[in-house]
Amino acid sequence: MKISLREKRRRQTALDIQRATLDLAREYGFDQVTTDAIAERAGVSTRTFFNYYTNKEAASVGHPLGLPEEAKRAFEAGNRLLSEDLRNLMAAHLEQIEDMQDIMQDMIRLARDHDRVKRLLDQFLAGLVEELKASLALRMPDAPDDLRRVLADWVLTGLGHAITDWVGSDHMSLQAAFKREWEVQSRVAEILLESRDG
Amino acid sequence: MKISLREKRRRQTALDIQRATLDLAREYGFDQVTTDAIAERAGVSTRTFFNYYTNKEAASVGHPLGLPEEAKRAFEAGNRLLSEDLRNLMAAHLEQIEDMQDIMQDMIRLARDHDRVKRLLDQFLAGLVEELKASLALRMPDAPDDLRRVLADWVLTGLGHAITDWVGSDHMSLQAAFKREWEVQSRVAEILLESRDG
DNA sequence: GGCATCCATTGCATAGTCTGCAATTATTGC
DNA sequence: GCAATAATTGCAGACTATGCAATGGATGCC
Repeated sequence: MKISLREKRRRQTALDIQRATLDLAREYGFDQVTTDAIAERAGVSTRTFFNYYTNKEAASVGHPLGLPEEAKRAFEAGNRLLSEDLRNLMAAHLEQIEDMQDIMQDMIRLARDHDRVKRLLDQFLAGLVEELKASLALRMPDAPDDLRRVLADWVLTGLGHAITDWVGSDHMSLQAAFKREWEVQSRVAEILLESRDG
Repeated sequence: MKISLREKRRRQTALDIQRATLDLAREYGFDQVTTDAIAERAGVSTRTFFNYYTNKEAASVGHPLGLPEEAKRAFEAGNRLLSEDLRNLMAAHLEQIEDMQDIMQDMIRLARDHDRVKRLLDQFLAGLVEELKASLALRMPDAPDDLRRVLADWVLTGLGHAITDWVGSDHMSLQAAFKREWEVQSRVAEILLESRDG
């Protein structure tokens, strides 16, 4: 309940602007789109556009969702198998994303052609890694730093692949894509273990 | 261009509230719906609800569109056959309404069961009649008052029927419904003339 | 090079909107 | 007639959006 009505409206406007940006970029090409045009399409003044985003690139990426707080806390306090709790945490995160396939699609497509957009996305992903590392630090305080780092990396790389698969095909749910990715990674893990054992 | 960004947003909010009202009424029945619930569904505070509408009934009817100013002026200055110019004026008005079939549907259904809503709708229709009378007064200043009154009545009764037909069946366009109604009325007019002649 | 133009970006003052709260007034079921 | 619930309204303050004007960068043309 911490999202006030104002915050809610704020998010909506931010989304409207992002949507406008992506739509115009798709229609005319990112470089042809002016901030004025975006503002107009979104139904706000140019000034307001800049109240929300520092530039077109930022607008096209929007304000991506972090890990859901609630699930994060559950994870940090969790006591089941680590991999299981991790899967739950990620599932909660995926759920948030699930109904933005169209936006994701445009965003990723855009990132392919525009480094500055791609960089923003990468930065955001890096932020998620940090977030997960922080949670892992609480969940397994005694584990060495680099283990947590690799683990967080591992999971979020999976997320990235899953999202890419998902936006590429409309018959697969994000959850399914992630599950598949997770399985692939698990198999890799097994192989690594075999070689260690052998 | 007279609609500022603020005015635009205002209209959107007014629409959101109306939509919320109609949706909730459909889901739970008009009488079970509280203003609080409407405000929450619409994403505004209760106070804001009352900034837009004086009560539930008003919210469910919204701020219906009057005759489009531009077309009205064209009509007033028109010099073709009166019936022709009238049809054009109405066509312009219908065009405005065309893409609100869902709202209309809920509104009319609601009006069937709720006198206070029905009264508002009737009042609104009466307002349209006045508007048209005023335009007719400019278009044909020399015609007697009661002739203009009957004419305006005649046209807007037709509009009412057309809208009812339209919301009742989704395969017919509003324009088509009005055309059909217009033809029926024309036939009636012919019959009246015949009897006069005979 | 230098100028004109278009667009991005920012600061600032102001107008306008939304909200929380509390008080007042119906309405309704019992 | 009395609670309880819902509808309304006033008000002051918090917050947001906007217009405008200024600055700076980039581009393209003479």
